[in-house]
Amino acid sequence: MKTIQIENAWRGAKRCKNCAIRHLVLFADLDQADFDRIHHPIDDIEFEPGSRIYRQGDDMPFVYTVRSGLVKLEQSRPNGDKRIVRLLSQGDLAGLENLSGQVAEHDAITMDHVKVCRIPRSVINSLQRDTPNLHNALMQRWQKALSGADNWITRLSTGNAKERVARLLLLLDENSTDDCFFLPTREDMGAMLGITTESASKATAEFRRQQWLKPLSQNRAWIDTTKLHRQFD
Amino acid sequence: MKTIQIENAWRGAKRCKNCAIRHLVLFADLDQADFDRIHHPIDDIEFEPGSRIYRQGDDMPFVYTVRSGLVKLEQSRPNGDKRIVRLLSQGDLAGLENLSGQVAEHDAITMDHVKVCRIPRSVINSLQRDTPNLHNALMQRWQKALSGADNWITRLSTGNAKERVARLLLLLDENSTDDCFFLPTREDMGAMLGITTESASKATAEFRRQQWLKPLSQNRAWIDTTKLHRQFD
DNA sequence: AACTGGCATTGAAAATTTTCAATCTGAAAA
DNA sequence: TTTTCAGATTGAAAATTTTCAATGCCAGTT
Repeated sequence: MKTIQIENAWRGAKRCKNCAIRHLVLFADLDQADFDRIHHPIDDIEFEPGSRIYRQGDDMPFVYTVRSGLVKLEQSRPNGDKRIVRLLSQGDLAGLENLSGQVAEHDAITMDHVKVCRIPRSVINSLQRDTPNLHNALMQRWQKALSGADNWITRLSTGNAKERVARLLLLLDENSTDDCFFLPTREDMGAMLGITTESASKATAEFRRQQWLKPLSQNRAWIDTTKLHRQFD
Repeated sequence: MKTIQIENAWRGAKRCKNCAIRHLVLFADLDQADFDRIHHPIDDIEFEPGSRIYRQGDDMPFVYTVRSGLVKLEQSRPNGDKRIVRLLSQGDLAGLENLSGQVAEHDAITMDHVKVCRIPRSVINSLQRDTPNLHNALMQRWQKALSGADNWITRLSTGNAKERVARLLLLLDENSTDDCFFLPTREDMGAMLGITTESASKATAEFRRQQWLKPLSQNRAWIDTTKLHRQFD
């Protein structure tokens, strides 16, 4: 895990104003005066694939904005196996529950190379008092997280294995800015869809044989959205 | 559908202060001055079982506090079948998405006799400016909804049919104040668990034969939580 | 170039779930 | 009380999924 923290440069969040994805992040609507109120460091952190950003049960005084890459939120069942309940990508907020004082409800684990901004809870809380825009932004995030969760249930946990895999691929494709997208391991697919690794593999292999899915280099892939849609949605 | 709206009596939300479940609802921490700021009617509405409170796609300027009864939130798939993504009970807020200006993402349908308070969005918005406590209350609701959704995925959409039914019964039991709880139709169980009506029925019948589940009068039932837990959790 | 380790894929049998058609049951209506 | 009917249950065959064991396939090292 690489941690890039140049505290002086960041003190007061001076560079948030120039953030390349500012329009996507929580602080999109803050003005100069708001930024001047930030007196705690906002760290820019990079993670390698498979790193854990935080752990279920942790009491973390931070939320994280995903700047790039894919993050999975997974919960462990008492019997030990894991279910992935959501994926976060650019602009999403991880650790929302920390804002209302709860401990983390998931393990947050990076799927590929990930950059995040780590924002202290105190920054949010103090800004909250004075900037109504932040409230709206936060509400949007909650709302987005919630509708993501509902979607997960209706689209990814419903129907037979092939349908689920197809909808997952379509979802990954939609959320990609690129024309290709990150293809998870079969194990992760299974954990997202509530099916076994092998079932995920069988469906994936079948799609590849049908030429509806073309794996490219390095965990990336392309799909024929029209054909997949026609078959499974 | 019965609508009880005595607008004079309610104008200004005078009675919210004396609400029997005030400690559970959004307005728990408001003070006299806050209540005086409410200038739109908050209606008290009762629904019979199977009523639709609002419909997916509706643009509703309201949120609803559930005062009693059970409400299901369901989403339709393009192919027409429905998946229940969440249950709401006493103290929960329905239609949260309306607050951030989205149209309703679900059908909200009552499962038994339900009482709700219908709160205009404008009330929330205007209070929001002046009462930080409302913010916290709202954040708690978002958080609760979200963790409910995650739970739904890990507990109710994972494992085989019997496990899922068992966990649903345990969940219904936990959320009941009573020592018995509302037992949904097998069709609704199926829609919650992502299994067929018949599979839900087979599991339910099996549990009854094992004496782990005892249906009482009128859609209500009792379970042996210890035994169900031991078998399935 | 050969080796290695981690995934992915495949196949076949076992287990589970769905499908579909028949009953069964209990509560409300006549 | 009898009728009626929607929902619940059941059974058996078909379909799907899991399980488990065996290869296959790279990408990165020796």
